[in-house]
Amino acid sequence: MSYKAPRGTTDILPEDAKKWQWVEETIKQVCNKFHYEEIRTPVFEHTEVFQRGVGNTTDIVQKEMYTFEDRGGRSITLRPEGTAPVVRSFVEHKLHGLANQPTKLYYFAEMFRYERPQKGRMRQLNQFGVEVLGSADPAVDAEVIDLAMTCYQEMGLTSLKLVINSLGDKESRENHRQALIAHFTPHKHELCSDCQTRLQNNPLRVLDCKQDRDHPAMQTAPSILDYLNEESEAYFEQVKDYLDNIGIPYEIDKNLVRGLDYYNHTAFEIMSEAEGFGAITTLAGGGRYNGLVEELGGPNTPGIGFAMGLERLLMALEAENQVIPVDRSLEAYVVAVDEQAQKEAVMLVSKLRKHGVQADKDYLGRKMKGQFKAADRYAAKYVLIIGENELEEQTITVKEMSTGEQATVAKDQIIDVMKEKCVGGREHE
RNA sequence: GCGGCCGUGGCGAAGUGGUUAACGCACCGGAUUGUGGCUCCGGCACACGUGGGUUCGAUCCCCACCGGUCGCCCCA
Repeated sequence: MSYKAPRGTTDILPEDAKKWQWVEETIKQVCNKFHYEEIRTPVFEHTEVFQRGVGNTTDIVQKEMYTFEDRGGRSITLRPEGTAPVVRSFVEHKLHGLANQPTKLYYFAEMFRYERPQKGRMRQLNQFGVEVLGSADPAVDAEVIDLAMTCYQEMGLTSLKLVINSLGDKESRENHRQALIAHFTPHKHELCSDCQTRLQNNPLRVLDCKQDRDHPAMQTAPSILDYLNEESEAYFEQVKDYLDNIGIPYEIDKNLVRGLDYYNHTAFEIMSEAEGFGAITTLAGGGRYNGLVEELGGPNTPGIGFAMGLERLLMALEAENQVIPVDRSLEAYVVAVDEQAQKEAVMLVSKLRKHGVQADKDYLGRKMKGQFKAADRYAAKYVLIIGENELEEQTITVKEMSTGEQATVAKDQIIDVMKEKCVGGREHE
């Protein structure tokens, strides 16, 4: 074996691709019900979109981006997340000027992050995400969370936990930031090296350090929730009220800060609590980002969104033993006995397909028995047999595989008969 | 970036410092000269991750690298 897919990437083979199709279909239906529209942005962007959008102090920008120079000397980055590109597109095309506001968007996109792969973490990963731009109504925060939870529920997941927090507005964050610096600075030399630099660049992120989790200063650290100003406090209360009203249970985690710089006010994560899920339990994460549109050159526009990892979603379905409905059957398999019959078979499958019947035949010169074995493996519902007798009498023998029953059909009626059995049957489902 | 475990045919999986490296599944064919799922028989298979080293000899021992996997950091 000479070539392999690069580290952290994987091929989705036909059997799994069917599961992906089902997941995407299910989610799209939810989006449609919530009245969100799809947006597609390029796989790569100017590096600066992420530096400015995601934030230079974040892990994503500092060590995870696939950045390269193109032949024109531009710095290009494979998108590591979806929000910054969508906002860039929103600004570039002045979607804020459209009549229908807020702008409610969703996307399916592959993301790229240079990390060491492990269970639930790939270098190329697939996310479904949602962004709502142009409304600062806390009801939108609840709607977006509702949408995410609905997707999971539609697919049958139950072992989920929704965790929310508020990061407050700019003023609240700044006050909290000062308090954090004042609180941790006396203990600076006791913290891990990462936290020592975090304390300077982004003290908020000291809070979710796993290494220093048990440090006494961590337990007594000032909580953002104690530094929310009146407005931020009220906003958070309203979000919680809306969640209560639409019946979505949640937990508050005052240490939930999220890794991206653009968040403010509502932050949330949805985690799997299924047994044997793996060490990484976050299925989806998101939050409000009221300053991001402006940061990327647009008008002052509030926004909120989330992204869910689709690989992790599939993992969660497996961990909860959710069976994904996948139809592997084939409607019609044409068996032909000899060379002349094979010519007839080629014409027959073509005609069947044009009339809406799913059809296939042998292409490996297998004997009759082998062709039947193949039909069986494909879970064919019907086998259409073209043998010497049939050729002579201008008929086709139709065998129903589940019962073994056979019937002889005149050649010029076979299409009608099969349409009735297959196409008609589908419409009645 | 750091650490644990792992690397034999398409898949699964034995095995040994020394002749042709088991076996199972899958696949193809035959028993059944036009009919599947069972059984029996036969066949097929580009396999010891790569490169060094130890050795008379290495799939096996040592080292490095690559890859996989799980975990740490962080995140979807």
